[in-house]
Amino acid sequence: MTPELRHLRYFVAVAEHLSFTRAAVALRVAQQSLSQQVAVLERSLGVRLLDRDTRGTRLTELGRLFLPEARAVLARADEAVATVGRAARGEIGRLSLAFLVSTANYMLPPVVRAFRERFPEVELTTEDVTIGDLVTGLREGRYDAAFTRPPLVDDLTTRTLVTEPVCAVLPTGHPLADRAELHLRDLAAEPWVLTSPASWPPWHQKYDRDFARAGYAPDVVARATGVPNLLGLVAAGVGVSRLASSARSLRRTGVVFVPLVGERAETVVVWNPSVAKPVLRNLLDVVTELAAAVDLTRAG
Amino acid sequence: MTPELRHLRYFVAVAEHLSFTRAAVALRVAQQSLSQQVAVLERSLGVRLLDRDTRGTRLTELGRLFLPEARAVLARADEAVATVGRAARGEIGRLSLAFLVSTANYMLPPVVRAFRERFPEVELTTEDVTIGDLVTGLREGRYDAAFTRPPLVDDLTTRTLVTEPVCAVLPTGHPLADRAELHLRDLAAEPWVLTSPASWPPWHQKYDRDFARAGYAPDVVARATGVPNLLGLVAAGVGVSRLASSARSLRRTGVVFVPLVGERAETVVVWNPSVAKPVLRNLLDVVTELAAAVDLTRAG
DNA sequence: CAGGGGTCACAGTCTCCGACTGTAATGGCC
DNA sequence: GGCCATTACAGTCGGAGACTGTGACCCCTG
Repeated sequence: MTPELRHLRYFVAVAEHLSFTRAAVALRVAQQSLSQQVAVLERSLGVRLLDRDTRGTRLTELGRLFLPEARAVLARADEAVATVGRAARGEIGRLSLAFLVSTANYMLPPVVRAFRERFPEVELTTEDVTIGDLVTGLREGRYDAAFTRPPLVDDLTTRTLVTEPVCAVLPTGHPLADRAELHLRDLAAEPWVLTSPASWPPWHQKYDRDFARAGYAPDVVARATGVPNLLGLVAAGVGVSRLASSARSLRRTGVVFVPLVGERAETVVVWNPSVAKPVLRNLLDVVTELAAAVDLTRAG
Repeated sequence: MTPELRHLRYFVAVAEHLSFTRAAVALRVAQQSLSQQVAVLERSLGVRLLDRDTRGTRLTELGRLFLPEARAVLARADEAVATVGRAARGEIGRLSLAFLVSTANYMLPPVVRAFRERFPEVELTTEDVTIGDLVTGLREGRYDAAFTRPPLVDDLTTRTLVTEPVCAVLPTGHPLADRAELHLRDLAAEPWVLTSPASWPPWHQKYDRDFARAGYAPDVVARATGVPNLLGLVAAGVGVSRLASSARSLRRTGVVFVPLVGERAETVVVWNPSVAKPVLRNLLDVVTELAAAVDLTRAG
């Protein structure tokens, strides 16, 4: 029979008190039970650990050697329990985050900074991804959470972190460029530059609805992949576009951002609700707090 | 309640087989008992380690993290048991040896070499001591064993390792120096150089008996402390002496060693019989073997 | 020197934990 | 639908580990 942790605890207690009687009191068991269990330990090791007689108890040579061993085993066991406890509270572990390329610019730094400050021992990995990779990555468990723009899909849960104005994006010198604000219908006659609808149909269905509500279908003269490219095309005077105002930080020259009345863009954190990971809960807490405390669209 | 090693063993088995049923077979317990004990472990940790349903068992995120922890605890426990086992077999531990200064010269190197070869992990300390320190050191447990010359005392156990001739020690050019052998009575008229009787009475009582048997009391003209000094006095022509032949190695010039017929000197290993230390048994085995195999008086 | 307080060990009893058996619920596959 | 997996639930049993009571022994003290 191989010893159990109880036997080691008992032995350590006796070794520390150098008395079965006092150790038994400390362990809240009867002295006789303690004697018995230590004897079991000694028999299972095939070794005498304690010299006991009527005037007390002393460690044998082997007992002196085994004491630190027993302590080490107990300490390792405590550590294992503590580790799993901390993991259960989400204080350690791995967290994989995905950022939509167009939100990474302003979301990643504050999010990562805030989370690492609160949970420095969580191994954090981040990736900039396209919307397609983001959704499949969340579904397949490759990412624990992601930051992106709605609308998304029903099987993933989202929480809105930021809402910001949507702006018309015009080339510098455009006739409407000095307006304080615009309506979407003001741009009915303009040539448009938009992203490719293949990237994420739900977005483009929303755009289509917006344009339909404004009473026209835009004359799309160019398609860009990625916001920087799109801004480049606008700066080149190819056409106008519409973007969340936080995109302003991606290009400072050649384009003008004019708020579109009544249009808002959201940035959300999204996760797979079937994954119940403690670290994830902590991330959600941190980013929710963070979004309430600071204006993330300006934090990049 | 804090987990026992059994719980960890059970969990590791299930995690390795990814099946309660198969793990139960391997552990030679019923599946139901195994399920119950793993559930106890999970409850005591406050954490779900395994996802189980009708089509099998998989580790949870936390289970995956706890598995190496559990393995580490079990490994540490095994190591502790193995360590005390090796200590019980005398393969590890500490061994403190004392050598009488006059025997250290030829005994220490072969003894230490042989022992370290057989038991390289025993921490060996050696000390050259006078006979008085040697005896009290053994009695007080400061040394585990010592190498010296008899006679000693009843409360210490001795085992003879080497017997060798006793020689008359004469200055070079002494009239008797070219004899092949001598009897003690041949030296009745000589001036004698001996060690101080205060060093260890039992020795000098034996000397006195030897001289009495030879029919005279020696004319002691000088007392030396330590064999090298004694040899120096003989070389200086102060007188003659008698020493074990192994003392030859301490001085090569100015003295001549002539065997004394019928006189033998012993070198013994001595230990405290009330100390039952596994390393000590191994030492005794090694030196007994060693003494049987080689002539230790020439090994220095 | 006797008595009290301390040590640990032995013997007997009891309780509860961890094992067992038997059964149920469920899912995948032919 | 029946068969073969899986794990879970319920009830029973045996033994390990707890307890109490007692004894032997040592040391100190009055």
